Amino acid sequence: MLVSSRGRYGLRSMVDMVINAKNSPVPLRAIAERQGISESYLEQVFAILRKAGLINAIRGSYGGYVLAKPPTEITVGEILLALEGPLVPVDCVQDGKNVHCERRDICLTQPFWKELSDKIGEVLSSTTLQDLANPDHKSI
Amino acid sequence: MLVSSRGRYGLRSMVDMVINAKNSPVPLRAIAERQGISESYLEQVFAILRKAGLINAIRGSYGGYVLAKPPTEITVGEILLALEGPLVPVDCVQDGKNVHCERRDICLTQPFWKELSDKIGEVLSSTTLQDLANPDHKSI
DNA sequence: AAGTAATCCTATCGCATTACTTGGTTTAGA
DNA sequence: TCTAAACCAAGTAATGCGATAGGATTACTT
Repeated sequence: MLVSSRGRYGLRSMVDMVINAKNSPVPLRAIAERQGISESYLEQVFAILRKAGLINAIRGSYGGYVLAKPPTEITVGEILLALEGPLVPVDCVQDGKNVHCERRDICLTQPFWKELSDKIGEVLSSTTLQDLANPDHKSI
Repeated sequence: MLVSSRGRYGLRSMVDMVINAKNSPVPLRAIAERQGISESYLEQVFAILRKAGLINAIRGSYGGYVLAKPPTEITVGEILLALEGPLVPVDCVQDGKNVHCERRDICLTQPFWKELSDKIGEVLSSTTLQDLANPDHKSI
């Protein structure tokens, strides 16, 4: 039930970007150093975030990364979904995807997993990057 | 973020025991067949549950497993804790264990993980085996 | 034009875990 | 004594994780 380093690194790095972006792209090396994360591993994490449309890259000297949207419009759920996959405890409670469990009708544990999944989803979708970067202004 | 088969099998099997125990021990083979789970794998799952004190074994012919406590007093959290380890999204929000993260003081994501962890803990500790076995009588 | 600082890409690697299988030993009721 | 059950130990294929390595490409600055 643990979130992997990929998800934790990614979330911390995006908060770092909110705090350290001063109208200019933030280079990966600076993030890695501040956060104490292997730069080359973080590279792969950022590739995922970029392909998910959460950040944009600016190549070349004086380049770096910028958020693709304002931090008030990026939820923790979006970030973890990209890095960790669906945020549910078990496959069978994903809606949309036709995850077929032939026992769904008779499974007594499914409603429990659904309830847990919903509670997790609430927290993840109601917390934005802005909330994490400015804890005092948390809206909740 | 997914719960493994070990945890899902264990939870389903314990609910199965609540439903199918008629004042006599429930043999593993019967559970495995009803639930469609490999019997020899389930054996290992039950060894963990037994060592955790959640079930008792009765050896020999006409033996099987029984719950160690009434189903109203066994929470889903206890079962998953035994099978999956601590039920938190990241190590640093476990209380009790001195999980040392040298960044705890400056980590902006830690309060978020704590909030998520608390929400998960609420669901897990407030749902009992009885709730799952008799959905109509759910207390919540 | 050259230098440089950055992103980008692909491959590899050790390690741990998961979900299982195999092949037994021991226990206790009929 | 037969038998049905729990118990135990070892092995195994597949997967993913966290990280490393080595380069290719881009674009700004001098």
